[in-house]
Amino acid sequence: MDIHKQFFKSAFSVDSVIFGYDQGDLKVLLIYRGAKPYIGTWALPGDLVKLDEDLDDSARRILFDLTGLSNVFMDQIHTFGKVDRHPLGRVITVAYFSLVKIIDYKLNPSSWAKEAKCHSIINIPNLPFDHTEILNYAKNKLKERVRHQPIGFELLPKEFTLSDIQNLYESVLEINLDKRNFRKKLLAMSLLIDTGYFQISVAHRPARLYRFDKKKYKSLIQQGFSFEL
Amino acid sequence: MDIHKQFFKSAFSVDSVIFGYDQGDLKVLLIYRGAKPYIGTWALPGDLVKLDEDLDDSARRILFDLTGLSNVFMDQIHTFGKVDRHPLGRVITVAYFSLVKIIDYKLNPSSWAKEAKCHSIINIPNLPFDHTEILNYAKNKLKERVRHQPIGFELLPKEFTLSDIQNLYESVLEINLDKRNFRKKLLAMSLLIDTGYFQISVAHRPARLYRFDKKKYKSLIQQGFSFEL
DNA sequence: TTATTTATTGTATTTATTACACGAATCCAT
DNA sequence: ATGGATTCGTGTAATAAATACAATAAATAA
Repeated sequence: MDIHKQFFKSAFSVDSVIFGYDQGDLKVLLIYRGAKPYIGTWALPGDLVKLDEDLDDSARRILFDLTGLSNVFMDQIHTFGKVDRHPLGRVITVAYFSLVKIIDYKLNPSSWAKEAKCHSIINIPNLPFDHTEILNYAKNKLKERVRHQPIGFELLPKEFTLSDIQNLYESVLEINLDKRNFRKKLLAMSLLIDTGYFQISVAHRPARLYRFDKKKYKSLIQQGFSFEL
Repeated sequence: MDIHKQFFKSAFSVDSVIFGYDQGDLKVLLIYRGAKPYIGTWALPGDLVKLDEDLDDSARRILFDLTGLSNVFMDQIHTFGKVDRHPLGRVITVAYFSLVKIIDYKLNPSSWAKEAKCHSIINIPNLPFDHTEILNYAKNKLKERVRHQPIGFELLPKEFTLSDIQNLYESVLEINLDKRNFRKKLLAMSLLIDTGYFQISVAHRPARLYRFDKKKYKSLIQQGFSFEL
């Protein structure tokens, strides 16, 4: 039998779990669906992959259309392929997650997204398709990754305080960390650059501002260093 | 435009990286392709996913057809989706890896696999499609996983010696480990059951045989334990 | 009987993790 | 100007984990 008739009848999509962080809260970007199926519900942003489009490009396109951002941390998480996961036909979806500096972007709804909004991770509505499963998967992946790779910094502005990064870790991991020990361990890696500047206009002693040293991280990695927090 | 005409023209496949371990060597199962394209080359076993078949079921089917094994450790690794990766059309492939006890199976070639054979990981021929990339990805994944999950035991027979498991770790991680420290750490987790038996007919002091305690591992996990070697 | 091979075991040293509290710097309200 | 509220920044002692390291034991082969 012609394999084209037999097999080439399916589609694939990309769904993106776009994490942000603001005011001590981990957030996820959801869109309000303006297209069938599940029109009129909050869902993960995603789209069908075009036939002449690389998978990763598709993920970048979705993020860019929605946020105007490129050059953002993005990684594939998992592929979901139950037969009945999509009502319109056989569609497997490849889930990606992205980490964006929330401060950086203005949301830009598109054809399939009537509205786009950041939702606090602790208060997510019911999601269509298998998006709840995908989101949970992404949350767990984030928890694992954040401990072994310096991706937490992707969620913070370029300059941040030690308390910022600690709070972020506490939100993501859902645990409390000891301030002095956290700082000791983090600073011991020598991956932070002291900018010499401080917070301004805060109603308390202002904190020192740091930057993450990406170059140094890359060079350390090549020497066999492994990030661990 | 009708989305079916526009998008539902692609196929997906599963490719399996089936690892085994024998005589101190990490092995990968390759098949000699009996079907187009790339007929007559060694490749990773894989097949197109049927339209009414869940993705994971497809991976299990491929493994079962080839080895007669089910209930084997298997996990999804990554999805590869470059536009031109398959010469016959748009096919993205979801890569899985499996760990099998090499001693357990008799290979059973099938329609698309004229011949199936274990190849030592250090001596792999050139592979078609993007299979070399997939295999490298799988090797790295295995290295990571083996340190954080007790999956190494899946590659050994039910009863094994401490040297067996140490040699396995050394092969997979491509490093040398200190015998006393490795044992101390491993035994400290209390995840091994001493069978009371010993190797027989070996031309040296026979080693004690152990079994991995799966039940205990599961219960420890629920108490927040995390495996680390 | 001896040679060969691999198994088994412990200790001292170094390194990493944990637990824990108070003075300093800023803004705000009075 | 003073006092209150808030967050920042710091060090040490105790405990736990990782490392480095070598001699004796049990089996077979010659």
